Amino acid sequence: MGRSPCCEKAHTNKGAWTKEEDQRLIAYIKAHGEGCWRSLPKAAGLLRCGKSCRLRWINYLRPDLKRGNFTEEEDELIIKLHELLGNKWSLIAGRLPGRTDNEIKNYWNTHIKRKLLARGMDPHTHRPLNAIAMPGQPQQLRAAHERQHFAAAPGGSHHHFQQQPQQDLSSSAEPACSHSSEDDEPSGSGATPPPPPPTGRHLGIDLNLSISLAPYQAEDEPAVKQEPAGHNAAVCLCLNRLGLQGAGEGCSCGGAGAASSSMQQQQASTQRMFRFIAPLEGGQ
DNA sequence: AACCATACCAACCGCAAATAG
DNA sequence: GCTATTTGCGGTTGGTATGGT
Repeated sequence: MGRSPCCEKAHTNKGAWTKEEDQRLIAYIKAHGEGCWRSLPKAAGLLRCGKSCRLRWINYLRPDLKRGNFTEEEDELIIKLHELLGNKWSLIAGRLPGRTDNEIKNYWNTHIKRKLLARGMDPHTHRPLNAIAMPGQPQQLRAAHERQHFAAAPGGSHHHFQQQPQQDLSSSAEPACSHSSEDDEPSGSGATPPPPPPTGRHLGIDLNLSISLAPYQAEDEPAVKQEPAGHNAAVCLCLNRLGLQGAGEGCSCGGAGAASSSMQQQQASTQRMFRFIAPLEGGQ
């Protein structure tokens, strides 16, 4: 299908944004809110294409951006999320409040990749570099273990695993093709086939996975104190149907998904959701 | 001080999904 | 149901900063 260019390239600025442009964009969005990026530049008096404005706002100007160095907890969460989701930067960013997909992507490529390599882990597969397809590796076992939890009927195990009742389990049609993350490995010869992605498709339920730092509280502990992330931090795995990106809806984990769009919230109301909370190993 | 290599990150590009008409 | 348009995402690039020689 033919596509018109996103903007009149001849009449748009490119490259770094000036302070004045930033101010114009901020002022416009403050006054009118986000949306309709296509017409925003003209309305705001900017010689930029809408795409560029959107990117600038999302990645740099948004008031809720955290900026600054990533914490150790964030590092570990990103690694965990990447292991489970692959290069789904927007999904990963959705679980890290104040971080953008672009930021996380850059951080992954510049820091975490190296960090994993230093640990002897393949940053793509999250498997040990020197033991390709060794089925007994702890990391792999752990991942497989987690995936089994997703596949298992809810309610089992020592973890919190809550099932929230809801209607409409049958409406989601299965896409013909599976997702094509570059992390997907062909079932290599001699190697143990990689476990299926944690989408729950084999259950007949099209599941999506989201994950976030959440204050973890053991079942018997009083619900009072919240340790800083890292000690009692837990991973909240909110399994939900594809299309529901922000797991904060319907989940009290308080992750960034709570700030998701109204559309997603609407979806949440009609989608099955499980909660899975498990303490991170080693205090991660 | 000058040069080079590397690291970092903002921004761009192209594609695909979602939405509108 | 089809086509056009808009939005969002992931990969990549290019400019700047920093460190080493």
